[in-house]
Amino acid sequence: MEQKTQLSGIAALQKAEDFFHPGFSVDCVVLGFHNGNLKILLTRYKGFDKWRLPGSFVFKDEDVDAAAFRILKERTGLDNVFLKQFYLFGNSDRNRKYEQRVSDVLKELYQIDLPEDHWYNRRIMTLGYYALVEYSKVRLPERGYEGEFIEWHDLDHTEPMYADHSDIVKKALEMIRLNLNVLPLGKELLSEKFTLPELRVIYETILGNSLDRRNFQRKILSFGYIEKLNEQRKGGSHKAPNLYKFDTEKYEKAMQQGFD
Amino acid sequence: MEQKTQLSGIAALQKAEDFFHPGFSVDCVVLGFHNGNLKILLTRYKGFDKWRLPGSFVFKDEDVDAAAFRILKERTGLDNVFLKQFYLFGNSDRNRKYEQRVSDVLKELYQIDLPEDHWYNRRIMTLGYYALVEYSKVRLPERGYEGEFIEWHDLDHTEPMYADHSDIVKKALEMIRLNLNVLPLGKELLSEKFTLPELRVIYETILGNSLDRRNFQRKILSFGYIEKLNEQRKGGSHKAPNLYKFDTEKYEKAMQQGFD
DNA sequence: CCAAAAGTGTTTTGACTACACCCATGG
DNA sequence: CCATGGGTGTAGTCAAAACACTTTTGG
Repeated sequence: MEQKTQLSGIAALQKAEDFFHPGFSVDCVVLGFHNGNLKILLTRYKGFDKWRLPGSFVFKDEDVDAAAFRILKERTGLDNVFLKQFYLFGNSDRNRKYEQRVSDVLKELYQIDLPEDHWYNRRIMTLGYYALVEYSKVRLPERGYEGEFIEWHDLDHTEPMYADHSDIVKKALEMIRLNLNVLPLGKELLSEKFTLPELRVIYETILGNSLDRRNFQRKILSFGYIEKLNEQRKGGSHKAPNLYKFDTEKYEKAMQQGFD
Repeated sequence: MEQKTQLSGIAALQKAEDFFHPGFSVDCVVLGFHNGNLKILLTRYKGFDKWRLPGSFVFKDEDVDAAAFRILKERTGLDNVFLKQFYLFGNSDRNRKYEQRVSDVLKELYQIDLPEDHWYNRRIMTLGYYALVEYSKVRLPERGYEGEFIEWHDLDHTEPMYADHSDIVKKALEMIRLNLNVLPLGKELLSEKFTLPELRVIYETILGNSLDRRNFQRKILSFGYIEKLNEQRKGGSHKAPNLYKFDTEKYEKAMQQGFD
């Protein structure tokens, strides 16, 4: 573990053969919710033009899941993030179509010379994870992380990303949509206390259509794992909405029993 | 492509560095249906005790999906099989806990010496695919394939398999269950003409419980992509059941429009 | 007082469930 | 003629969809 921490970033990139599982990486689609919008966490590496998903190679003795947790920890400071692998992107042309090769950038910026046939220059498979995080708890590294600039972006802001990362985001949202009724969106994306309209906006954003306010409330409450509090959120020029909190225990019971 | 075909099997295993994407393999959970039972296609390699999933390393210039199709083609003779990736098994102890190492068997049987730090001896990640095939169309290689013995096994026959392959099967069934209403079971597992009771048994086997005959028929027909024929299947000592066929066009339309 | 957005209840519709009776076939 | 298993119909229940009115708050 010591070793890993010390050798993250550029230092580790030079020692690929010694430390990384070759030809493989992990990329994370990290979603947060702020001001009524879904946000995605993107990074830009020094020397690269485009934004990309936060990702990493995987250490030889590291579980793939652990790599994903490490990526999140390094960029957001958060532990125990909600993470799910959703797809392996493994086409043989995955790297051939990249505009900028890792080895070229390493050479230009750090005078690191890698042989042409190094696995950095061949197809690298990447396993996509999606993560749901509480926006307000995220502490982005002020000056970026190891030569990365890190920012939240609007999810619907469609600036083209590095390589096939836009496709990865698209696939992530598809997979999230498929599993919507099994995901604890309320728990992961919102702070402890939240209103049902806030929760509804999340579902609406992900589904891409609006939901009937009354039917949504009835349905989500019928699941039984969202608990009404005796508090309201003041502030809008309208009736103060009730606050609710997510009951993790009841959620887990519900999941274990019947989902269909 | 020439090269690949010539270098499958043992010949290719010796030249791992030249031909394979390192540290990565594909394993297939191949399901068929015969005599009212779900069957799974298993292989046993020369020199290994236990049955395992048909799998392969992936050639450096080969799409991961293509590798899965190749595995199926080599073992069953079938093209265009229904295949879906479902999970990447990538824990760092994946190979450490294996009873028999690839390199040991290579040495024993073929006097092939591999260095201790070769990636064969390190963690190898494997991407699981599930495949649905028509049992009657499968032609198993008579003497096995490249030193493998290949057989159909009963799915519920729980003989322990090589390494974590039993876990892979378990996960495959979970994922199939989750996507039951989106999978064309009738099309892939049964021959062109089939009866609804046959189809129902498949669903029952996968779900692990029995379904009401009448409700099942009403529901499956309400989807609109299973067409009734003017034929019966004679043979049982009971009323001859109607034959049906799968309408691929209508199925695809239904999938594109609304699944929820 | 007004606009904006939240809270709540009712009716209708359609799907899933449970159940019963009749029909064809082989032995 | 009988056991076996297939075909079809119906009433009851429950969840989802559509919809209207009242309440609170800030400006």
